[in-house]
Amino acid sequence: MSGSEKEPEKGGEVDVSHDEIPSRVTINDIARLSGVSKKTVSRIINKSPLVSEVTREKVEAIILETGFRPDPQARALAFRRSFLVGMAYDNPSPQYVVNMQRGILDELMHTDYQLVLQPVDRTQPDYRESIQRFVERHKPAGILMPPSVSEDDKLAEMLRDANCEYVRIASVELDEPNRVIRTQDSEGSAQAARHLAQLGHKRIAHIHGPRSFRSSHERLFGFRQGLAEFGLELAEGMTLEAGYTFDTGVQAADNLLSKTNRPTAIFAGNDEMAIGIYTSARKAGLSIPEDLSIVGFDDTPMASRIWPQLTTVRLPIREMGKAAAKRLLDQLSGKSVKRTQQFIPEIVVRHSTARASN
Amino acid sequence: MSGSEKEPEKGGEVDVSHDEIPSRVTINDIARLSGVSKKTVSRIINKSPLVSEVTREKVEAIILETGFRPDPQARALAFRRSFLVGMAYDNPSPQYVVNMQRGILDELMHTDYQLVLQPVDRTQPDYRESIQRFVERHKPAGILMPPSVSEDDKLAEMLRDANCEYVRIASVELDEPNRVIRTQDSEGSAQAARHLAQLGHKRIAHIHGPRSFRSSHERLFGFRQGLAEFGLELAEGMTLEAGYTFDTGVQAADNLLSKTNRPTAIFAGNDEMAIGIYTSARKAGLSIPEDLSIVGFDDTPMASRIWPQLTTVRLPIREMGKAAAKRLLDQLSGKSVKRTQQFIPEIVVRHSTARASN
DNA sequence: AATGTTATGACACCGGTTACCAAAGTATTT
DNA sequence: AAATACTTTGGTAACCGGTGTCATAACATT
Repeated sequence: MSGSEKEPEKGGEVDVSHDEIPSRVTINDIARLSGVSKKTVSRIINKSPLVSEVTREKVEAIILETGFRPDPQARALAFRRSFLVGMAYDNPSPQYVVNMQRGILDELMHTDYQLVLQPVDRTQPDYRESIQRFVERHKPAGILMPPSVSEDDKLAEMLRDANCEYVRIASVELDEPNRVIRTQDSEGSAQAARHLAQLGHKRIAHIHGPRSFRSSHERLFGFRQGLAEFGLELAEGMTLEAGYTFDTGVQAADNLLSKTNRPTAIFAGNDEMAIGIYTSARKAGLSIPEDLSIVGFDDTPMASRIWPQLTTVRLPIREMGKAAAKRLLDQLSGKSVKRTQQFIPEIVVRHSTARASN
Repeated sequence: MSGSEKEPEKGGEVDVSHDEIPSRVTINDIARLSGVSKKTVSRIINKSPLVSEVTREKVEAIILETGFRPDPQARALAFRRSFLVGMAYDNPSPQYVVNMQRGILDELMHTDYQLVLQPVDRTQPDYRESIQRFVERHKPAGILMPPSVSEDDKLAEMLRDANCEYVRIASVELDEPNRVIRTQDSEGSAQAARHLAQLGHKRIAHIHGPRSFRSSHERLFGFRQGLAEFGLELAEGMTLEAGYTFDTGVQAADNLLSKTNRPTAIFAGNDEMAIGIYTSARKAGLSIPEDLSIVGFDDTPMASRIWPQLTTVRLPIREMGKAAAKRLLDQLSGKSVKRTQQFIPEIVVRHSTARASN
């Protein structure tokens, strides 16, 4: 098959070398073995249409045979863009972080991209610089940002300026819908509200996260809306801010439960704080769910391990990570998707909620 | 200050170009600006001793001034070795994974190395291939392996063959002490045993992890040793295997607690299973710690959030991650450390253990 | 003067890509 | 039919930003 194409001197070389597949195959080997220039091989690797069908098939056969895979480092150098995907995160929940990583890796697994971790500390004023350095030095293919990093518009702007692709995973509306994967946290919170309302609760409280997290507002907003559907509202003093942590959850609950007209149900902005309410209730001698109903948000593993099992709102974190990575890959390959992809949370009813006793 | 060093023709160039620092500085710019060859700059970057003091200082000043940082991709290509550090893991605990990542990043943060994630599934027979592919294609500077991946001797051998540096984090003894960061799980378990013995418990049980995990044996062994110091032992039927998970922990505990001569204290091989015992005890109407003392292993966040707070054995996971990364960096820079670095776990006494009632 | 040691540079190379050009095939014009 | 223009295909050289090898210059030592 290749005999007819041989040239006087080159032909000999091709034949001789056909059997010697080097241990580490390079584009030059492929070019030599298939009798074309490395540029042509390059075109085939990059799916350029400027190659004839015949040539393509011949070369692809040899690539398959030798198991050739282009060197990512060399491509990165020539492309001025690496095959790294950065994940910039500051979420303190290991559960969230790991699931997000898993989702992203589900998608990246069978590509040439590698996931590299870029944890940041948003409390530090110059935290964006660490990401900027990473972008400048490593020229990643893109950056994935879960909350609350995703809520930083300035960071997004910086990445745009640096000409770096990115996808934001957020629970709030952001501009650039094409670069956003979103959860409808307000809808999840509304479900929590409806659940409690249907159980007959009237004195309902909410412990939300820090005001600096936009998700805090979103969840509060949705909860209020859900209550409103039943003609209920959060009374004066029934809305407290805490820090999305166990300890601050305990404190806030202590506060609520010591009131003369204490709530019969509390919705916490996340599971960590909800678990904190358990501890506070125990101290106050209240039993769950008889005296106090509790609803969390996140559905962490702890929710189903604690007793009584926590009613909470589940976020499909892993799926979101996968979707975000997919979106990034689509953007990189030019497929532009216009709309924000939405994920709807769902309430998981367990045993921390019951009919209001009074 | 640089005027005296100018050369007839070159001087002009140097001066003209001294003010125009390109946005992206390369080794060529540094060479041009400082009037030496790029090779000399390269020597300085790589801390070669073959450079005169004068030249070094002159060039280093310019590097500082321009903020030059060599391109990792280009170096990787020339070195035939990238600046990626892989973490190959299969540990199901998010807590463990995230803390290990944090520790590793603590050390890597201020270097040029990036952490890339390589989750594997050890239940798949060809799981080593995914790591092999990664090593072949990306030529990482090294691989970090927490348990249980670290316990795979064949994988270590494969990496040695591939000439890839690595560090194993393990709870058991391994050959190649210089490539191992170790925890003395047996000592932690012994502490758990002593604690229970000192509280007067006699009928003590142990739920250990899967036999395929070497840590399971190590913890069982240490626990037995600790008991032996007090003339105690694990009676027939008081040692059960479970899967290191919550559900299997519940099952094993159900089994133990339904015995006519049920134990008054149980030591679980990890916190997950220990929390499972809580659920089982609740079902059996036993209160903790009055009727049943429980000790866990790992000190996950859940341990201090559950009620009553779990007495458990703490592993300095983050520190170990940091130490492992440091060890890897040392190896890469030729500093060879001979001995295995040991971390001693420590019991954290909380409220799930009390004096034996009978 | 011969020799050894230290400092430096020239040049090829790592494994790909882009820019540019050449040749061949095909269509269109004169 | 010849000339011109355009499209398809493939090659060459330069380049991405560093490193290795080897030669050579400068200096110190015998």
